[in-house]
Amino acid sequence: MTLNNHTKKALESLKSSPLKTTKQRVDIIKILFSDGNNHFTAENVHNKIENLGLNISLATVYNCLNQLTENNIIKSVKTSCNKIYFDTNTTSHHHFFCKNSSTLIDIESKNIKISKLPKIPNGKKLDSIEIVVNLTE
Amino acid sequence: MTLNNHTKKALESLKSSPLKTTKQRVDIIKILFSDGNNHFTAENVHNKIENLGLNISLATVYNCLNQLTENNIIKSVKTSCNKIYFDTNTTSHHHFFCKNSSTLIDIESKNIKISKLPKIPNGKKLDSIEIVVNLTE
DNA sequence: ATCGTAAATTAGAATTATTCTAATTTAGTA
DNA sequence: TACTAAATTAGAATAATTCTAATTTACGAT
Repeated sequence: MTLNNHTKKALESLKSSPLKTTKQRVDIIKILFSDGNNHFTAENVHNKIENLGLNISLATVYNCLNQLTENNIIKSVKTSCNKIYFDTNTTSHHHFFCKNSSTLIDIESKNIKISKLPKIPNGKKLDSIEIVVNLTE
Repeated sequence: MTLNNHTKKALESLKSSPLKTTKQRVDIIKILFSDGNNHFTAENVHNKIENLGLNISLATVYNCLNQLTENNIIKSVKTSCNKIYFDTNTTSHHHFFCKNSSTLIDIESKNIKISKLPKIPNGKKLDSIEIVVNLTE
């Protein structure tokens, strides 16, 4: 089983992060990054684990995904369907969200542009802009 | 207790909707529209009800808010804090979301502009665009 | 190599927001 | 005023996620 570049990079990021390199984290990273798809819920990941005959508890899946997120190895996306999706694309980007199929599709930053932004309220500062383009079928 | 225009309009909308004009719905509309604030969770509304000495069950608050939303008397907004906020502003608009205080602030449509949008994936159609400008303090 | 310790994993309980259920009450029409 | 579909209610159920506390593991120091 040769690892693709995304997986290798993510495993290196894990190694250089403060997180310990546990079997579970390595397995989860392999699952996340070896797939063509970028977007996973914790349950998606847990299902893949079970299908592969691996044994990682759902709590660990959640812990792991949250810590990978905190360490910028993956990103999380909150959608209007009230589930957290984890995204292997850590670059700044936006999303299509198809309401019928509950699927996310990346929109690269260069393909969407905001030309006017309101004044930021006093005492606050800009953190990030999230654009979700909702689709129907 | 004289009602402001927003409240009067919302009560008229209720009357002309298919929904029955119940005491609970009228009370909830009064609470939503008489306040300067536009954004409420179901719990916010339920707390106000209790503080006013009224007695409306949380289930009714949820039912009512959902039905007012379905009938375009209010709108609902999903935020990254995993709670549904109900918004008395039914015009097309966007939001600031302050992560520290979990507060929403309206951004009027005219104050934000998208000048470039990616091609909509085949077989799907555009439903809506949601822009959230996340703030920190 | 082994030890010690902080970190990670685990199963299952807890939590949070919301929806559902089924019995009772009510609005508004006939 | 009675009838009936709709609304309300308390409390149970659900779904996604987090917490708890006991056990196990990674990995730097010995």
